[in-house]
Amino acid sequence: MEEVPNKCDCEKCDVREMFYKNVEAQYIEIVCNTKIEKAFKKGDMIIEEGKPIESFIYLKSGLVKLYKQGEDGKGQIIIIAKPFDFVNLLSVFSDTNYNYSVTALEDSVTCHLNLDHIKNMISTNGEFALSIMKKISKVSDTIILESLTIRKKNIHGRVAYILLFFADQIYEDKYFELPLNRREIAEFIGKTTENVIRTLSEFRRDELIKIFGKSIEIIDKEKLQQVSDFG
Amino acid sequence: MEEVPNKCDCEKCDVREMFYKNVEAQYIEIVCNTKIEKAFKKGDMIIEEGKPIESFIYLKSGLVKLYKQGEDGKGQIIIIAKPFDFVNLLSVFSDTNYNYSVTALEDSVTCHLNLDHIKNMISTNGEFALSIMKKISKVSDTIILESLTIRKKNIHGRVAYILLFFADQIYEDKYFELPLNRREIAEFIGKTTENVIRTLSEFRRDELIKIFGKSIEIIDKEKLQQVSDFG
DNA sequence: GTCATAGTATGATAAATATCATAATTTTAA
DNA sequence: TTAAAATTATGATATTTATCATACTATGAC
Repeated sequence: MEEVPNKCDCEKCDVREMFYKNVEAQYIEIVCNTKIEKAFKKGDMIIEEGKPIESFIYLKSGLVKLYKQGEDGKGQIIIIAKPFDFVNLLSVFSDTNYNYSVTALEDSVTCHLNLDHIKNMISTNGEFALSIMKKISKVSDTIILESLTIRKKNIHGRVAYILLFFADQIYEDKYFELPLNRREIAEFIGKTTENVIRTLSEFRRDELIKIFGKSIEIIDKEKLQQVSDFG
Repeated sequence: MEEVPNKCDCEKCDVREMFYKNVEAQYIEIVCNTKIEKAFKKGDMIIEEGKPIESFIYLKSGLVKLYKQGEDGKGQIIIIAKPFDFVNLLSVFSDTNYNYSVTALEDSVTCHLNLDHIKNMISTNGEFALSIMKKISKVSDTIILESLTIRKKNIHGRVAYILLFFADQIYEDKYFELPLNRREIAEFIGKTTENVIRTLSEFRRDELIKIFGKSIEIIDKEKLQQVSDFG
């Protein structure tokens, strides 16, 4: 992991957008001058459960997983976060310590903003407060509703759902490299590794997808969508 | 359902507490003068999925369920909310329409505050904004983590968990009247009605609980806790 | 390169859970 | 009050999923 102090000069930064719309220039400068970027390699741990929450973190590039690790060795993936998602929005305002961990699924860069500055901006700038709230609310909503959606499905539906999730929402391509291994997919959808593998093999046999190790190509998207919807 | 316009003079109101700590007196008066209380009978629908979000609602007394109703007739209960919980906190700041329904499990009274006033207070009062955010964040956290906790368990663990949830968190008594029928318990824990009934019967047979219709008495709390923890 | 390790794969079997059937009991509505 | 409907209950069976066993394959360390 590599630290790079930096100005807020990134192109296409959603967060900067949110600041510029709502926050006075002098505040932006304070936040940006104390901003720290951190680069992580695939597999690196970004946040460890139990550690204190010290900054407001968003993902600048890459892909990360939020998860809980059980004592029994079995993990549970809560969400996959993509660029400009807030990585610790879940408990940053309600807790002092993390109750989940975050690990990089791909080489990733995170932006760390001073939490006191952000809190200060919220308490002095109502419009900013409202837009942060909207974002928190949206993130929580998404997690909760997605979890209900997945829970309704059987294993075929769940695996199809995850494949379409990566194809449509993350990579926007019918051909993509899975950022999770089979065990992690299992931890995401709440089924066993063996059955995830089996289901992928069935999808291949039924010519819904092609599999080359971690690379997936979706061949019959309609049918895969049906399996996701009705499975 | 019965509407009662009312001043904010309720004893023990957590929300009033939050206001008094953070908001100037003239704002409190504006909010309180436009506050509406609504009384619902057990079984009444309080919020219907799809309808526009028009006020900021909290539960003054009673008990309600938040749930999604599937087209297949199978519902999913998201949470049970108790007095002073915010009933629509989930999407009140991120959406214009409800994506879940709310129904009274017991005779209930809700307090409806004008949403624009609340938003106005947030944007003009940073401390209030921060305390609302803290609350939202906490509620979401709880829902997400509770859902992960339940998902790890088998049906015995889940039923034990729900029984202890009512005994400890809602009624604070080893003897209580279940506010849900067996189908609703099933919708809460994501199992079938028959298996919930069967599991309750097993708990009775094993003398962990006594059952008199909807009334439950927890006899062996230690053992029930073990089933919840390790099941 | 080769050895160890993790990940992928598949089959056989066991266990958990869902589904279907049916009956008793309770609640609701006429 | 009584009939209809919903809920609770239990058994039998089918289906789904997990577990266990065993290879095969890819990957990283030396």
